[in-house]
Amino acid sequence: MMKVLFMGTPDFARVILDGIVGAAYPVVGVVTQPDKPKGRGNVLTPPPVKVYAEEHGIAVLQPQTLRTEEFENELKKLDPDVIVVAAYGKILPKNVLDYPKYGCINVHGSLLPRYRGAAPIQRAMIEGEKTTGITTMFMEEGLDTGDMIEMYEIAIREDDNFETLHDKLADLGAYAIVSTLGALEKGNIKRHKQDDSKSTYAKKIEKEDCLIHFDAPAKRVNDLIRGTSPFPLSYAFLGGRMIKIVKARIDASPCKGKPGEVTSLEGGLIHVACQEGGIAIETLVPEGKGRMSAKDFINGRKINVGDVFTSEKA
RNA sequence: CGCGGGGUGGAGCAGUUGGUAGCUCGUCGGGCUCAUAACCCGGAGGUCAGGUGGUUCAAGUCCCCUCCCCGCAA
Repeated sequence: MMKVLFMGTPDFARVILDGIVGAAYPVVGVVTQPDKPKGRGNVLTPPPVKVYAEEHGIAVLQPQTLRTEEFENELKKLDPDVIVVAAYGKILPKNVLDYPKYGCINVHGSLLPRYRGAAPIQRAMIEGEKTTGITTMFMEEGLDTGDMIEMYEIAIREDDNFETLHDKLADLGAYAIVSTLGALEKGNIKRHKQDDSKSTYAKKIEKEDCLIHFDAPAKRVNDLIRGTSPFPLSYAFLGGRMIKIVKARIDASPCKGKPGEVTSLEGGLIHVACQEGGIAIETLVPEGKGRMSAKDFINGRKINVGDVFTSEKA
């Protein structure tokens, strides 16, 4: 079977790697981002792919950059027949792209050419798409622009959030890469050019992307909330304090109010008016506190009907 | 030693210038109602994270130490 070199970093990549290992392909090594300080106290934390690789006795490389002679030498030593890339986080230089006999295959979490880039899963959900999917493709120097091999579509359900969709896509991605590798080995590949005119770019989710503006339709507000949950979480301000919203739903029969105004606390939910319609907050994280249900938050007497969520701290 | 918040009955919180604890919810029992995550009455439940530390006539409330939890930033 083809010798595989895997490049990836987060959980999404870990699941893909697990699929490849599960299909019994010899994984000659894993390239992942260097350990980074994380969390309280800035503890140095290894990326999920590294943890997985170590558990499975796979060699791990964590180069700061791939553009070195040193890495090229490593590449020759490992001598992969194919390189599989999933959410690695670095651009591959031409000499790496050209090395493997079967090429470099990328597993991307969207239906290309839409949502090229860093955060396809979140962006698709935030933009209110009804479907998304997985695309496998040959890599070239452009960002997610290479010829597509296989594509799998999946529905974005109303009760999905980033986490559930991410997990489904990761599983689907694992399935897709195994299928693609199998076809590649048999020479059963069809290349499909991307229609660049239809491409969109899913840029990384920044903090300011997570700020909730209640002067938007309820669906849009809710799509942002679920598309960023449970990470990094969308937020707004109430009484000068940041409130992150973990889970909400579109209010069936919202009372009218100004955007951001709390219209009711019925049912242990915080009902907030949007530009059109409203949402009912079910779970949230107050500044300096942990996650709690809206009911608990209300019981702590921290909110009243008429209070207003704003987009600015003051 | 990145910044900050916090550990009080099952949950979320309050607790004033220190004088042995209160609110909302839940829970148990009873009542009311056509009915209700509604209302009324009553009850149970807390060594106030730990150090059997220090200050004090007196500490949840001030000082010191330890443990744990959480948010932010990266």
